[in-house]
Amino acid sequence: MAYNFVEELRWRGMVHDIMPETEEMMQKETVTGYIGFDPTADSLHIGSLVQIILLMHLQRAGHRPVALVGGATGMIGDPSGKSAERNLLTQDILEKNIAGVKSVISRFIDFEGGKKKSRALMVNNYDWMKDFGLIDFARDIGKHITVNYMMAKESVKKRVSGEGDGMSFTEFTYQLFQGYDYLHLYETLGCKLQIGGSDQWGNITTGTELIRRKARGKAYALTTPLVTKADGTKFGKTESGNIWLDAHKTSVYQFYQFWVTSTDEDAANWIKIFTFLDQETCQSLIDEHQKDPGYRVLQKRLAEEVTVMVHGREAYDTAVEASKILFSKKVTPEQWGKMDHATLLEIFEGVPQVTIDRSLIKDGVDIVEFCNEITGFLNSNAEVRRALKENSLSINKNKVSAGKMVSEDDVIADNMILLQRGKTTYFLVLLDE
RNA sequence: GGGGAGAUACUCAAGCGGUCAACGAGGACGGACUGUAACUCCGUUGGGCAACCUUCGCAGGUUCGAAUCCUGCUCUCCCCA
Repeated sequence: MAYNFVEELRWRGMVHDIMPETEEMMQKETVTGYIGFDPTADSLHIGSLVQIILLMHLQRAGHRPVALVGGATGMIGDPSGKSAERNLLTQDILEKNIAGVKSVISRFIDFEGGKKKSRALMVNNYDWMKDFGLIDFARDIGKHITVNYMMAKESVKKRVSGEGDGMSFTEFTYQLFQGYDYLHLYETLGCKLQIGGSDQWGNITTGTELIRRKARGKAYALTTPLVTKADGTKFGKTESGNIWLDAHKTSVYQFYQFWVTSTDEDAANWIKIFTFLDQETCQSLIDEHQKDPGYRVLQKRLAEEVTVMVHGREAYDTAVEASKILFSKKVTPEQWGKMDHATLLEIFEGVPQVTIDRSLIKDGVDIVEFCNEITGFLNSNAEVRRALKENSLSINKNKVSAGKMVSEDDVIADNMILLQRGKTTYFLVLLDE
């Protein structure tokens, strides 16, 4: 083995629950392990990045990773961690989502080349579920698991006993479907390990139980803790929504910003989870950061590692460049004019922006109208006035006050006006002839 | 099937005929502080410059005047069978 997979995850704080003997088994042999991805959206967000990284670790440790896309299970809806019945996705949406999820995963894991033994596989459980009839399923699978066993699962117990709307038969059955996936992969690929988030433990153990009873085999399980934030809020969400792994949904600039603005505490945890830096490197970064927290080595390195991994070095450089221009006190907007205009545009690609007609500001226009009606930067006149009262509005990094008229004088670098609310909310206005 | 309770802004939650755009808390945003942190402190949080307009489950009604009273509807919860 290239390295001890379990040990590696352990120091990174990525092991929540693990079945006995898993580590020993993985030290002895090349293991095929799988992780399931729910096609609940047409792309994956950084929550799923943890699972992708696990597959990468698996491969690096010399094992064989299998990425399972839940084409079939996605039609049912996993009740784990949900307090209410889920809505079913339509066939078209599901298909679109599956394609999206697949393409994201394949950006990170090489399914083609690689050494034979650890070559990754991508499967879709719809392929083996679609022709599985109800009668056969009931006889071959249902017979091996008791309802009592299924009822004991946390995800079921919560919904059956407590308040809420109860649970449909459909969702109740979910664990059997996922359990069967595991059995199927065990039988066809010799898959002996399933990894997932901590909320998946129940579903995974239904699988190992099924394998034990039906195939008289032994299969293993490992779950990772939920990635948390120090302030207790949900990881991966910002005011503007999820952070996606797709540049069309979350620009590289915003992606980079997400990581670079993480708190000290979060960054120290996340650098272990989201990068492949070794233990000494992580520790020395943490130490270095503590010596001079103001420099934020930790956040910068974390943002670099993750952004480069997800979007590539070039896109990362651009995002850093944009951040430098926007946040560095050394670079004033007046200097932008000296920069190459096309480069400037490229740098600001990920910054929220709008293009307006140049004639609109020819005669000068009140700041209130400019920020609301003309550019849509803020949502109402009242909000602009509020911002003015709070002294939080800036044009080209200079605070403005009520009564300000926006005109040609405010244009920098030929056709740009940089609006700003507070310290971190930027908005770029481009003028069109 | 019978009986009871309730639906208020992003969330929780007051209000029960005028002084209510609606107490309070959380969140969010902003300011000071800083490191594009954390903590703390302060401010803002329907729209309109304003008169004023829209908002308290939905639709009507009573009243000079309703989130507050009446009628119907929809939905939710609890108890008994």
